Amino acid sequence: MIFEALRWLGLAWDEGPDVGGPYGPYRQSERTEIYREHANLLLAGGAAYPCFCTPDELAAVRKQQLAAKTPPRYPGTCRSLPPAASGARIAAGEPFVVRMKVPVEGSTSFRDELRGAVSFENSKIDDQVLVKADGFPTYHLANVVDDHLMRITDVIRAEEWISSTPKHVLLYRAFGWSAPRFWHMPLLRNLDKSKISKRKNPVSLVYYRQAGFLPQALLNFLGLMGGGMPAEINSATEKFTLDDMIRCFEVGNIRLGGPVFDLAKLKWLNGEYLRALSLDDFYAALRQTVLSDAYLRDVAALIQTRIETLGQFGDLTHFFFADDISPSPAIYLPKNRSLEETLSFAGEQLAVLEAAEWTAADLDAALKSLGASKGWTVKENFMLLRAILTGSAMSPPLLESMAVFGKARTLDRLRRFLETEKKRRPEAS
RNA sequence: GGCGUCAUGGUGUAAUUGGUUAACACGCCGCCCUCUCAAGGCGGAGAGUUCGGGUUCGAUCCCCGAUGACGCUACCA
Repeated sequence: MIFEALRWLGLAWDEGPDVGGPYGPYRQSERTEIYREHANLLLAGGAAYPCFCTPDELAAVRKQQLAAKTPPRYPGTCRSLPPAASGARIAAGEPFVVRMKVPVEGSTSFRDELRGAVSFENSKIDDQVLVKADGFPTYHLANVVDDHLMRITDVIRAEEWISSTPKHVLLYRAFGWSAPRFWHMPLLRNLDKSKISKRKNPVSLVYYRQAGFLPQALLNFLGLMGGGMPAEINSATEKFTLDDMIRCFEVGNIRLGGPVFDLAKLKWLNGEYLRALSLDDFYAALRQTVLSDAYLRDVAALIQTRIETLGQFGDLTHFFFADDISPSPAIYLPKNRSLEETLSFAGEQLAVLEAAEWTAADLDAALKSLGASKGWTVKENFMLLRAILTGSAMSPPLLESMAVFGKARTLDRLRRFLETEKKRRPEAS
C-alpha cells in the first residue's frame, strides 16, 4: 500500500523489496538471522547483555520512578550478571531481551548536518532494548545493522529521532563501523503545533488520492512544507514540479521550524493545478478517481434494487461524491439519547473503525460488539453512523457503503464530524 | 520531571550573510466583473520579528539569559 501510494506521487526508488537490488533481502522479517548474528557479536564483545526482567517488573519500577519524580530508567538489574549465570538461565529457556550496555560516564555527540554538533550525556541514555523477547530486533538495532550492511551514507529522518541518535552512534562504535551522516528534518505539525497525527489531519496518501488531490499538487505542497527549495521558487512562485525539486533542492534551504500542515493551502494549490488542466485532462482525472468505472460500478451495485428511474441516481448516492456531509443534531441524534453520550459513542465508533479490517463482515462484528458493550441497540448504533456518513436516515446498506467509500475517507468524515460538533458544543467534549 | 530541538502576521515563507514604510502566498474582509457561486482583477485588516539584556552609529539578522512550543523519555517506530 505504501509502495502504491509513493508510486502514485511519482516517486521511484532504486532498491527495495519490490525491485530487488544487491543488498537484499530488504524485508526486515527476512533478516532476523542477520540481526541475531549481530546481536550475538555485541553480546560477545560485552557491548550488550541479556536481560531477564519481565515487563511487569519493569512497569512496576517505572511507576515508582514516576511517582518519585525521577526519570524513568532501566534499573540495571541484569546489567552485570555474570556471563555464566545468564548463560545458564538462557540454557534453561528463560525468556530474555538483549539490552545495550551504555557507558555510565562521558557523553556521546554526533553531528547533525542541519544543526551542527549535538551532544548527550551518557548517564542520560537508557540501556535500550536491542532484541525483543520474541527474537525480533527493535528499530535501533535493525536500522544500524541495515544501514551499515546496505552502505547507507546519509540517514535523513524526522526530528523525533534526534534523541535516539546517540544510541545509534554508540552501536556503530561498538560494531567498529563508521557512522553515516545524519540529517534530522523538522516535523510536520497539526494546527495546534503537535506532531502531525491522523486524529487531527488526514495523513495517509491514500486519503488524498481518494479525496481527489492531484499527485503533482500534493508533491508540490509537501515540497513547500519540507523546504529545501531556493527562496525565489519556494516563496515567490510557490509552484514547482518533481523535476524542479530534483534540480533545485538544496539542503541549505531547509527551514528548521516545524511547519503546520495547512490543508486550506493544499486545497488552494490543488485547485490551481486542477484549473490549469485542459478540459480533456480534467475529465480524465475525474474518471480516474472519484468517477472511475470501478467506483461507479460499486456504487451502482448498491442502489440498483432501490431505484425507480436512472434520474434518481444522484439523489441516492450523493454522499459517495460529496466532500463534506456534516448533518445537524436533528438528523443524527437518536431519540432518548443526549448529545453528549451520542458524540462520545461516535468517538468510540471511530476508534473501533480505525482498528477494523475493512470488510463488511469485520465492520459488522466490530460495531455490534461495541454497541453491545455500551448498551446501544444495533438500530441506534447503525443509524447514528448512517446519519454521520450519509447525512440521511435513508441510504444503501451501511456496511457495504462504507466498504465502497473506503476506509480513509470514512474515517476522515467521522473525524470531521466529531471535530465540527465539538466546536459547536465545546462543553460537550 | 530529565534531556534535546526550534522560535518573523492566523498559516507557510522572504528580507543583498547588520541599514527595507518588514515582502510574497494561503486564509479572512470589502469592491469590481457577473443570473448565482467560483475563478479572475483591485483594495483592506492583520507581525515591528517571543521577551529581556548586551555588541554596534544602527539589529529580524551577532552574543548571553529567560520564556514558550515541540520532540524523546517503551520488549513503537
